[in-house]
Amino acid sequence: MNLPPLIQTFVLHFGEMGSRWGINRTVGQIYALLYLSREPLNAEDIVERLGVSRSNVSMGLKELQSWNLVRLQHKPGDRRDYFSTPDDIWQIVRTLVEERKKREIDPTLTLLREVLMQESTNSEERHAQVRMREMHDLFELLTDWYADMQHLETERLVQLLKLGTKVQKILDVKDRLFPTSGAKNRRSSGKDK
Amino acid sequence: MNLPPLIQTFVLHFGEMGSRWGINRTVGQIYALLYLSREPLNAEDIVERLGVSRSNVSMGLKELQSWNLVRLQHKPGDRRDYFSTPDDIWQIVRTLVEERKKREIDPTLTLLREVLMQESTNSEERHAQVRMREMHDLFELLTDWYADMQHLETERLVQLLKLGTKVQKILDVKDRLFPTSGAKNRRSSGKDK
DNA sequence: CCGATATTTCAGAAAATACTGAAATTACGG
DNA sequence: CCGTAATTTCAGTATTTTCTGAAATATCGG
Repeated sequence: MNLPPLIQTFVLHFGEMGSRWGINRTVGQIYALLYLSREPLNAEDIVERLGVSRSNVSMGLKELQSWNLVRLQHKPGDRRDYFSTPDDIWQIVRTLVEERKKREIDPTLTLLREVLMQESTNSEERHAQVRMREMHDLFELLTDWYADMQHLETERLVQLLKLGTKVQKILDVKDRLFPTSGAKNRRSSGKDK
Repeated sequence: MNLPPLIQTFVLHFGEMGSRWGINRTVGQIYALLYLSREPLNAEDIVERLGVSRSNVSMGLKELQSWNLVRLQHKPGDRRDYFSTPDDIWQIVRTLVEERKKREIDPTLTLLREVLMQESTNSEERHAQVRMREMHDLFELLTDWYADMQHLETERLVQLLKLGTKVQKILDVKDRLFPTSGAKNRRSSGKDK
């Protein structure tokens, strides 16, 4: 591995971290390298810097492309493929969340819906269905919220995050001033279990 | 594997899903089984239902305990260990987020802080540090927001989630009514890059 | 303390995953 | 088209992870 120490530290960390996600070490390292790099890199650059085989890099890049985490581009008069990550880190977050949702939440929601359609035949299954219903409703709440947030422009999203739970206080005030408005969502939850 | 079909479907799905997280198939299956089960199960119960070895279950349970995802309890006059998941699914979410933060975000934040302390020796490293700074600030924003949310009681948390971006609209109104209040957080971001 | 039961540890087997080098395919300039 | 450069595929190997059975350890009632 042929990298300035500061960059190497980060790349190695991301490689290890990769295992805790579903991605392998090399993919994590390639991503870290691209994330830190000022200009786009081609496969051969990556081979040199990480010291892994050309084919491994090829597979890693394919994986990252399937996650939409890297952008492919070309330089004039050079027919090699160059890769980079978005400059805007919030774009990266959005992609990451979107892809994980697609791979982990959506299939599970589908399965839950299917299983919840079935007729249970005994009380054990009936209880299981209750639990699955709870999970289903949770996932649905979270994905609805996410869909909402997804539409927000970054500036506003950051505002909201910085506000944190102060929002809550503002809503309390609002509720006291206009007790009826918004009640459909904010007060009907007494029996939400 | 010896389970009612409806439960088996869910357990198998969770087993596969486990791989996309950092946990292995058996751990995923054990967790799914406990989650659906009406009453706590002991290790032998799990062995019978999943058809895996006793030692595998032992390791799986240890793993789940290290994640704080299962609770160990005892029945009077029975010295076997019984395991269950919390009844409250929101408690499960909180634990999950907390543990993942502990394992993934916190170590990365630590590393980023360390690397950001170092003096960079050339422009490549300098650019890398800018990128790491962006990631650091992002993680910090998210963990601060999370710390805030963590304190909220579930009822209120759900209210906020259901509200989604409608919050935004309320804030707009508030801003128009009291243009100065809260401006520190909500208006200073023009140069946030 | 003893014996019975429960749990954990651990070395090795089995399975899954990652990685490589070589060959095949693709893409492009001339 | 042809030749060259770039990329992908893939079969085999290496590595890592998971899983098992057996042995070791712990726990408890008597």
